[in-house]
Amino acid sequence: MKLATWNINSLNVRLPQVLDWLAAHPVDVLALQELKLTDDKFPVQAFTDIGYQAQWFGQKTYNGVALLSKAPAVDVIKNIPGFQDEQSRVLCGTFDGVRVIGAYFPNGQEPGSDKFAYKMRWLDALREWVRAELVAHPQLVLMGDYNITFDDADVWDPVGLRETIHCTTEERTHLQALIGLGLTDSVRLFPQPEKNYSWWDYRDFAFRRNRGMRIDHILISEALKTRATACAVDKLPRKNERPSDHAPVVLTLS
DNA sequence: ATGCCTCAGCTCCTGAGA
Repeated sequence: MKLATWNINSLNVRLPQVLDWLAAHPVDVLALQELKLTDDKFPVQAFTDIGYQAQWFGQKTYNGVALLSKAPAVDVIKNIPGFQDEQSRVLCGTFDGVRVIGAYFPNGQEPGSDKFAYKMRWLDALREWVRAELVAHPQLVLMGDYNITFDDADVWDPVGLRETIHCTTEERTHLQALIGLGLTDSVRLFPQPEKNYSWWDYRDFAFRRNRGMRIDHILISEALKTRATACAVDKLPRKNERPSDHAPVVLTLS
C-alpha cells in the first residue's frame, strides 16, 4: 500500500500535473491540500476517468483538501469534530483498514499574530481528536502540509530563520506533542539526502539553490511503523513548468 | 528590504501563502 500527500496550490492550475503524477505513481491514497476551489468546482470526473475515487472538502479562494483513492472511503469526517472552523482543512477516511487523516495545517503567518493564535488552537484541537482516533483506529496515518519544521535539519537557514514562522519553539512543541501520541515521522525512518526539503519559496530561485524547508509530513502510528518500507520526498514535480511550491511525500507500507 | 513569486478575485491591485 502506498500513500502520499501533496500541497498543490490550486487544483484548477495543477490538475494536469496531479493526473500525470498519479499515472506515474499509482498510489492507493493521495491527500491534496490547498485546492483553492469550491465543492461544485471539484473535477471529480477527471479522477473517476483514471480509476480514482474522491472525497473533497473545498472552500472559495483558500484552503480546501481532498483524498483520492483506489478503494472507497469509509467513515469520512470533515474538519476536527467539536472545533468550530470556517476553514476547510481536514479530511479523514478509512481505506483498506487504514485510518487516513489528510490535513492542511494553518500557516500562522507570524508569531504573535491572530493567525498564529488560531494555529495554536487548531493544533490543540487536532491533537485531542487524533488521540481519540488512535484508540479507535490503531492503524493511522496523519499526513499533509503541517507548516511546521521538526528541527534545524528541516530548514535551509536555521540561524537566519530562528524562531520565525514554521520554526518557532511553540510550533515545534505542538508537533512533538503529536509524536507524543505514539506517532512517528516516517521520512526519518529511512536514509535521506542531505538538506531534504518539501517546500521551496517561488522567489529568488529558491528551488534551484535548495533553499527550502521540510514542512510536509507523514506521521504513522506504532501499528503501521512495522509495515513501513520506504518514505521519501519526490522533488521531480517541483521541476515542472508552473509547479506547486510543495513537492509530494510518498510512504510505502508492506 | 515593508523587496523577490504565485494564485484567486467584487481582478489591473490586494491579501495570503511560507
